[in-house]
Amino acid sequence: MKVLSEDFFLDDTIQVARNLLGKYLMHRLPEGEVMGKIVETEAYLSKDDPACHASRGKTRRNEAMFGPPGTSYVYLIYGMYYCFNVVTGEEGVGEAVLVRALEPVKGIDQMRRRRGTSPQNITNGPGKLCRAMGINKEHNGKRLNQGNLLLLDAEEKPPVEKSTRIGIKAAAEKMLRFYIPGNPYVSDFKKSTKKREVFFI
DNA sequence: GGTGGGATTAGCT
DNA sequence: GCTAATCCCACCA
Repeated sequence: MKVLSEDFFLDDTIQVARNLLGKYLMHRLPEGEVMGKIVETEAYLSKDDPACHASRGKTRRNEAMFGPPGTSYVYLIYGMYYCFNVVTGEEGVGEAVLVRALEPVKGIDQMRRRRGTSPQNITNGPGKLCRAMGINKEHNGKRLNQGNLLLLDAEEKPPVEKSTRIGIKAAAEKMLRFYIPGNPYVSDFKKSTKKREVFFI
């Protein structure tokens, strides 16, 4: 499998959020490779998006968001979970895509050991997938086309639905969440989400 | 089936 | 001091 190039991430952030669905995230660990298919993402934009961490300028925490496209942005949330993002668009603009859910593909036993829960619940949320994949603050600011943590291309062009983003108060009405409909690893698969609209890539 | 609270840390006001 | 792009468990129906 081929790694996704910088050009893939240089595109419009909403397009990248859609295009990442069906692609693969892989981590090479001493215990072996872990890999998952991306089934849910959210876009965070530089304009009119107060929910975006970059919206109030560059700080030590968010400076990775202002790096070149294809850089990872990993941060700690609620004091105990990490969230994994990919920087998108032109360097210095401060946009990114949050990866919210994966379908486990490889190293499932290892992921289950790290999460200690049922197979269905090991990677179906942004904090969960970081725990399962062994992603932490050491990965913040690293390029995702080289090193141990990689984003890999895939032929698949899955159907896509969009909805409002999850867990935010600011700009809560924006339709910037994208997911593969019917995939059981989507984070709110069992719940209902308002304002759904179906479209296909 | 659904809801409410606690865990735990860094960054902001 | 308060809040956050979260998760899990206890409890109720």
